Amino acid sequence: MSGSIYDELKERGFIAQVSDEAAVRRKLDNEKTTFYIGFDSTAASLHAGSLVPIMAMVHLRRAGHTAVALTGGGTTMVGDPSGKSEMRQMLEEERIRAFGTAIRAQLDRYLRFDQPGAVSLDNADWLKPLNYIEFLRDIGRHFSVNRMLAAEAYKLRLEKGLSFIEFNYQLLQAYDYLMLWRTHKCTLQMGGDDQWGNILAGVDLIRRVEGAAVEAMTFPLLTTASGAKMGKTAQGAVWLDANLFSPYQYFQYWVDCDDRDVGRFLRLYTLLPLDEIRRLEALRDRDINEAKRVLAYEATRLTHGDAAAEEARAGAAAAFGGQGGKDVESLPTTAVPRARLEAGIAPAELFTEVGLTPSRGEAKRLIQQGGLYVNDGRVDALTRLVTLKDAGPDGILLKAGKKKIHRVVPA
RNA sequence: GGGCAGGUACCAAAGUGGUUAAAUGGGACGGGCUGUAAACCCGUUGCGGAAACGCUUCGAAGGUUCGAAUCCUUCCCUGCCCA
Repeated sequence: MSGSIYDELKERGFIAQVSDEAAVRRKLDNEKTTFYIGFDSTAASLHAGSLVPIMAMVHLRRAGHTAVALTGGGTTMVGDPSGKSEMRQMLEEERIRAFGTAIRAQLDRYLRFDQPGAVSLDNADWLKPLNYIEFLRDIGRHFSVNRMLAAEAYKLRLEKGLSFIEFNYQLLQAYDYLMLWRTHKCTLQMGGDDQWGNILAGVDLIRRVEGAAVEAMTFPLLTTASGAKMGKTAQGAVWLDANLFSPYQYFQYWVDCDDRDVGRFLRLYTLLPLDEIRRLEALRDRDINEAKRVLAYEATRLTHGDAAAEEARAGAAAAFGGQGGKDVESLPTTAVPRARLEAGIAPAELFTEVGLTPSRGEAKRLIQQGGLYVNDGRVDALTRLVTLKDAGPDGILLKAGKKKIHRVVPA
């Protein structure tokens, strides 16, 4: 490697826009820099869409820079309208605080705030005590409404409606940057490309108020090759919290990615050396599944740890690799009372109970379409009861479609 | 505050008293083909029921009617124009 962290980030696909490429390159390659990324406190967990900023922090931290992870206890009270088609629902302060705590705990797994080089802050600490009049006079006067209205990020909202509270968001985010510059000598803010306007507002503000030059960098907003937003599935978000989205599901999310995305994802979501990635992404046809498994394993390891990644990999092998032997232990499992199995359980009931189907109606529909399986045998009738006889040494394997699998053991 | 236009299922969007669980498109899901891929083809897409059928749904609450997503009243919300 060239040894340039900037080039590495660039080659891995982390960089969408930079305020001043030469300045940022110099800063990151030659100086110890403190940089920050903000995370909204809008949910109890981050999802895969936040992985790019997280990974960027991990890379820069490893290169010796100091990462400030800022949770938005204050800004989330206001809500960012950038690029959004409508106003987000207002959250209660208490929930925002709880979300922030959960998110900080999640970030801690990647950043280890107890070690040097990573700091966790919440902007509620300085935004909430603000005095309105003072804020308007000190900060508000530096913002041109004309220019804000011209911004691309608000275009949509100028047609569908933009409330005053949201219009203030940019000022608050700019103020965050100013505060971090003052208190932590933070000179680089990063964020999703939809944050470009907000970040530049901060750069501008610091120049006007402090006469200092600070920088901005954004990450590309990723969509999968088929156009879906990164980290979203039809069922919902790909949460980083194991209770909301299990390591097994998480592993499968990565394995299921489009062929065209494998190289890009390996670069962004794993710490594997670029040489290794080039080898993996060169694989073709069925061999590319090998690259997908590596991607899934590495990504799962970063988010859920080595043990969970091993288990998820073993579970996947059991589900898709023919007879998996002991590995079926790793599959999602539900215990069902022996007596109920002796009596026999209607498949629609059982599949719904273990969560493979959302309702009995849906389960019946799938049966009629040949989409439910018991021990790899297709359920051909609604009346085909699942009984104790179906249980082998590993219990009973239920499948909905080819990919969703669940194990039932008698208890 | 005044005028106008709207709020329908995951999304978009028809429907303006019964034949509407609600057209159509997208998405999603299942099957086929494959490589746990893409593309393509077929099918499904409120809940319960083996079925007959029943139940819940069209911003909210009331009302008219044998019968309401459709008519009336009040309320909530959104956009545009005027102030």
